[in-house]
Amino acid sequence: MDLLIQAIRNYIPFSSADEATAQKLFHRKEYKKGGHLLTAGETCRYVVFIESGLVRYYITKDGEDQTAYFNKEGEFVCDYPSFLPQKPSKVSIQALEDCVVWLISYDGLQQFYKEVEYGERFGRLGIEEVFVNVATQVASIYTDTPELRYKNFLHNYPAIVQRVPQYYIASYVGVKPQSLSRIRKRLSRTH
Amino acid sequence: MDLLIQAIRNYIPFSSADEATAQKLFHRKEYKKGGHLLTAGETCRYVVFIESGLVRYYITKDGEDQTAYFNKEGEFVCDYPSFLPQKPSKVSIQALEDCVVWLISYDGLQQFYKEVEYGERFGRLGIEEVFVNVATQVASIYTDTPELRYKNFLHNYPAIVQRVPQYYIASYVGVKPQSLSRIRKRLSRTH
DNA sequence: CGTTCAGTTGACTAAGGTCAATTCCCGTGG
DNA sequence: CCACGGGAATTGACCTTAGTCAACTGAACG
Repeated sequence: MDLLIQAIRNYIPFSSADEATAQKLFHRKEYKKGGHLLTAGETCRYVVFIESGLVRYYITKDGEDQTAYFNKEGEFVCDYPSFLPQKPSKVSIQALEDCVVWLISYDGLQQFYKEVEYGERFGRLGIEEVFVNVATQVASIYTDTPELRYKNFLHNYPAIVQRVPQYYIASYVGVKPQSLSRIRKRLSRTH
Repeated sequence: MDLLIQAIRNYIPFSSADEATAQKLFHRKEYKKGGHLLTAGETCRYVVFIESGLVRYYITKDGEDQTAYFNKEGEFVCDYPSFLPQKPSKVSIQALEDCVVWLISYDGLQQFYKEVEYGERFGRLGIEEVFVNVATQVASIYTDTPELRYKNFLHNYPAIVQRVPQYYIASYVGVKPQSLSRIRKRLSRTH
């Protein structure tokens, strides 16, 4: 739980009374590699803090996966479009490694907002940060070629590159595994 | 200002004292068609509520525009990735029609959060909503073909279709104007 | 009437998708 | 220790679709 408290303290002042509240509202859980934190069709009931491990957040369309994000230890993950209005999710979240996580339920989070002095601010700052990431993502998909997106991925997430199969990276970049393979070939030749 | 107050009341209880606070913190401004609310390179200093008119939010890359969103009367618009951390923006926001807007500055918004009872909640709910839109956008760009994106645009924003030139829609869909023209041709033939 | 600019159309190119075969890697079991 | 099996990654041949360059049409406006 230390890593979680520390993550919260990155955003707001957090007293020991607040810590007790967090102790009460967050629950520890483990997932095996390959297990699902959320399956499309379910309603996303928790915001998840990843203490250790790695997950991917993916959209299924016509029977195929599109991995939209990766999240690793020290980060929060959640399908907000399902969680916030508490309606069924269109996406899935899967553990790519064994994971230890801390869950807070929707109601628990509302309670957190009330009981923790800067709780509302935490909620706002947290979502603001996620938002900026997503907005950056949109800009990148719009304006960058797959090749550039792959190079940026290597540059921005060197830690993750080593930890996930290439076909997940391909879908993150927005191409088929075959095409990513060709892009890699082009890059290795030109440079 | 009525439309603004009404928009806020969609999110939170809003007393007449709060209305006075809003009166103090929001400033009216007008933009001519073609004018810029924000130019790439500037820091986005305001959250803008559109009382009337229509704007586009676009990214410039290699000298070309990519329109990522449209916003119309009754909606808020802002480049959060610039506004929240108060650093230079990579995007521009342009009036596509004459606009009447209400501005609130970064400091003004912090004050709003403090002085308005449910201010923090308003900030959180507001950004949550924008966030869900952007997340939907990401999913769509990842998984939908340009043709489907165009059909969805027609379906989701029938009001806007009539009000903007086709080449802005093309860039929103993610293709060149020539390609959108061909997509339209395909669609008119098949159906 | 001519200028301008959005929109369309044509010919050709480039790049990713598709289908299929092959190679590589790694772990398992004989 | 080696052979095998299975999934990941690569490669090849061909297809589809958007990009590019350029010409042309059409409507708006002075």
